[in-house]
Amino acid sequence: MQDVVQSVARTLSILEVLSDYEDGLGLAELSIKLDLHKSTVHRLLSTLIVMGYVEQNAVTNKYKITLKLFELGSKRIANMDILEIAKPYLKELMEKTNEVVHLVIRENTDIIYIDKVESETTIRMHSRIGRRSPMYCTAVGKAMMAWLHEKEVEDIWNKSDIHQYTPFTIVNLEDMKKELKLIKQRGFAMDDQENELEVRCIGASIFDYTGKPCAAISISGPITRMTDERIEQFSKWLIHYTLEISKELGYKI
Amino acid sequence: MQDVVQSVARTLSILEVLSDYEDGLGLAELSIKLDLHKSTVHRLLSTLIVMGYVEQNAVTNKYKITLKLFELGSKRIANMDILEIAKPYLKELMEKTNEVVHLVIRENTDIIYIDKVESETTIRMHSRIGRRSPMYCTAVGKAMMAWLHEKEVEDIWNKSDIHQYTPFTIVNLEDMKKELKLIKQRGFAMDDQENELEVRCIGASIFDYTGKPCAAISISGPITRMTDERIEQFSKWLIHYTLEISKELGYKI
DNA sequence: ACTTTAGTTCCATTATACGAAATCTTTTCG
DNA sequence: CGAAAAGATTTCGTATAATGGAACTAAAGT
Repeated sequence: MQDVVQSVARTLSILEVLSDYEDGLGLAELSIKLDLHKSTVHRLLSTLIVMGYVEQNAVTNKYKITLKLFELGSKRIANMDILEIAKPYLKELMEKTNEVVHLVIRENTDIIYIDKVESETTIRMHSRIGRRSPMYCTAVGKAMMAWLHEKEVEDIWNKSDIHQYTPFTIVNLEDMKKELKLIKQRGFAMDDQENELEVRCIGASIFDYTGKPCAAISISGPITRMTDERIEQFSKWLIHYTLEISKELGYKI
Repeated sequence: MQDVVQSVARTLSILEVLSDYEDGLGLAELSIKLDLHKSTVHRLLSTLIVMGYVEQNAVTNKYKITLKLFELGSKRIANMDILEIAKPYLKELMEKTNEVVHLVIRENTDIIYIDKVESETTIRMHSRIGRRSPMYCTAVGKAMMAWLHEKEVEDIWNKSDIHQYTPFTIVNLEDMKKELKLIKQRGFAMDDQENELEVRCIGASIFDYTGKPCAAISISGPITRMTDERIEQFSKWLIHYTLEISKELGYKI
């Protein structure tokens, strides 16, 4: 363990930094950001170019990542049954609610958005396929946590970087445990401005054939539209659809 | 140039191999496939694990890639206006035709599928978001090539690995030039089983504000459904919608 | 119980990655 | 316009850091 190859770690950092810059970065900028010598960065970039992960703009000299990362990354989720199975349900949910509907899967302490359906009329939400968020402050994350053993919940909590995103974020483990009990009881989770002000989401978990929560769906909207009455109605649909998807994945009862 | 850091190149190869195996690979398998010593592969994998790109299954010991690659890769296309702009048009095209509609962008000699809309009734196509294909044997690729200068077409051709996928694949540059002339004239391209037997696609290019072809849309279906009469109708819609999208991107006339 | 196969750790060796400096290129601005 | 600055690239001597053989451990197969 703890056996890290320097050049590789540095290269991955380069990719991570570059992925944030749509128009790419120059060599000098990059080496400052990473606190590495120019020649080192240059050499690593050359390698990335040869391997097809980065390209250099012939006129500005800026380096930016190619679509190869996207290509590789997509493979990982492409052969997930859940994507295909959930699609029609996501659409229906969106049509019924006229709000943004997300599909996420879990990876350790985080959730990753892997699909999204929004109506033309919807206000553009601050979400993105591929985005990673912590479980503890999202409706989908909490919805999945509610069905895990207490031990595992504590584990997630401890490994998470708990951050008070808004005044409503739950930052206390005991409060979270109470919240999870409530979620399990009523069948869905609510994120009431815990992640982002003015935004309310409800989420419910999807279960695989072993009964483990493996994904989740959420309905999100501005607090002005996500009223208690509408949530009352939405949650019923949400629970119904997530159960349907779980069944298609082989979940029994 | 030609300055490649060995360990980095090897690591990227590991990622590429791993991305093909949904359930991961064992250390031994990997080292055989890559023709590298076990300890070397192990060290590089440790680095990938520390950096969050790979995880090891605690029970099977198999290594597989995490969603981090997907996360990074998605960033690259997330802030492309084209995705948001094209979405409603893709939907409408699908609804009108009841066939699969794809959105692709170009990267050098290839096209990458970045969005896809299919109806519930559609036969599952052999396509995938994130997939890379050569330009010369796809409707979308040819549709974009038709608007490039001859010089650039030749360049793409020379850099491409021309392969006769089916008896209908165009493998001769002169034939391709004739084909491109025809495409430019009628405004859309057709892939008549050139990429995959039994499949017919039509594609048309989208242009950015500089007038360069920057993306393309295709309608694909089995040859039995993609009759000449339907293609006649589809192509009109396709040309109309791609022009609309181009306009939204700032394309004049 | 013995053999085989796979994964992990150790360590001596030197190939390999490093970074200082020099060079080349482009941009800035006095 | 020309000098200077900023940025990118290349070179090269040096030492570090990556390598791979070997030993060790664990599990699976016979």
